[in-house]
Amino acid sequence: MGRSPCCEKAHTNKGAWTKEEDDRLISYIRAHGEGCWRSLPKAAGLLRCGKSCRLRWINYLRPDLKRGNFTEEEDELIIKLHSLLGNKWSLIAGRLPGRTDNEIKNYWNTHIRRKLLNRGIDPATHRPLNEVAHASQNQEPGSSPATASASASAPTTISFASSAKTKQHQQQQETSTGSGEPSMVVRRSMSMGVERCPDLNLELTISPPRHHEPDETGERNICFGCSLGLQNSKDCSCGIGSTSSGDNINASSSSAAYDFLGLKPGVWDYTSLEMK
DNA sequence: AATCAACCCAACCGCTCCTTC
DNA sequence: TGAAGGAGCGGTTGGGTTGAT
Repeated sequence: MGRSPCCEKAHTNKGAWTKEEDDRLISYIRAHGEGCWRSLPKAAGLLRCGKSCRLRWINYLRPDLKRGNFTEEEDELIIKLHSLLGNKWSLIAGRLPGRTDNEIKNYWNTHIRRKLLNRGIDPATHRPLNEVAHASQNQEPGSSPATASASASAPTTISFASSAKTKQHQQQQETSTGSGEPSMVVRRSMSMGVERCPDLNLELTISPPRHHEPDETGERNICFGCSLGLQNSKDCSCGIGSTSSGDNINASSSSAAYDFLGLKPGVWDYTSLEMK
């Protein structure tokens, strides 16, 4: 089909931004807000692509950006979030105030990857390197290592839980409906996740720990799918929404997944991963 | 002092997703 | 319902900086 370019490349500057360009962009956004990035450059008197302006603002000029080195706490948080979210840098950035997705992505590639490798952990799967090597040896012919590791790791599975760009739409949906129903976006994302990787057991790594043990009141806890209102989902593991729960991962294996991630049951509630 | 390699990070590119018409 | 446009995301690149030889 092809698309028209986002800007007229012949008349746009590229490369490093000058102080003057920065000042123009800052003063324009202060006066008018972010608005439409496509029309912003012209309105602001900048010979830049709208995308370039957006990136410059988001990654460098925004006043709420935190400057300086990452702290040890931020390091660990990034590692844990990456183990849950994969390369969803914008989602990870959403949990680190003042940090941008680009910044975190760069930091991951230059520091944390090495740090994990030094610890003997595969940065892609967050599993011990020797275990990853072993798994790739045992994989079925025809399946790629990436597929093999993805089937046991969260990065692929979590993608259905909240897509980066669904944040605002999700909020819009929820505020507009005002009901406890999951947003269309969430439902769509979930179904996509299942369709893309039908062999994935999505229950393995993303279910809140409290799902598996009945509480003292005898009240049944519900699975992640049901908590999202997907009572009839085939991924239901609590038995409320589906008739068969025996095929799903049991509590011990699920808690093992948490142990592997270094997450103490109850400490991490995935509902808290909702974007701010 | 010069050269080279490694590292860092801002910016670009191509793509997907969502909204609008 | 589908095409077009806009926004945003993730991967990659290229130039500047730093450290080693």
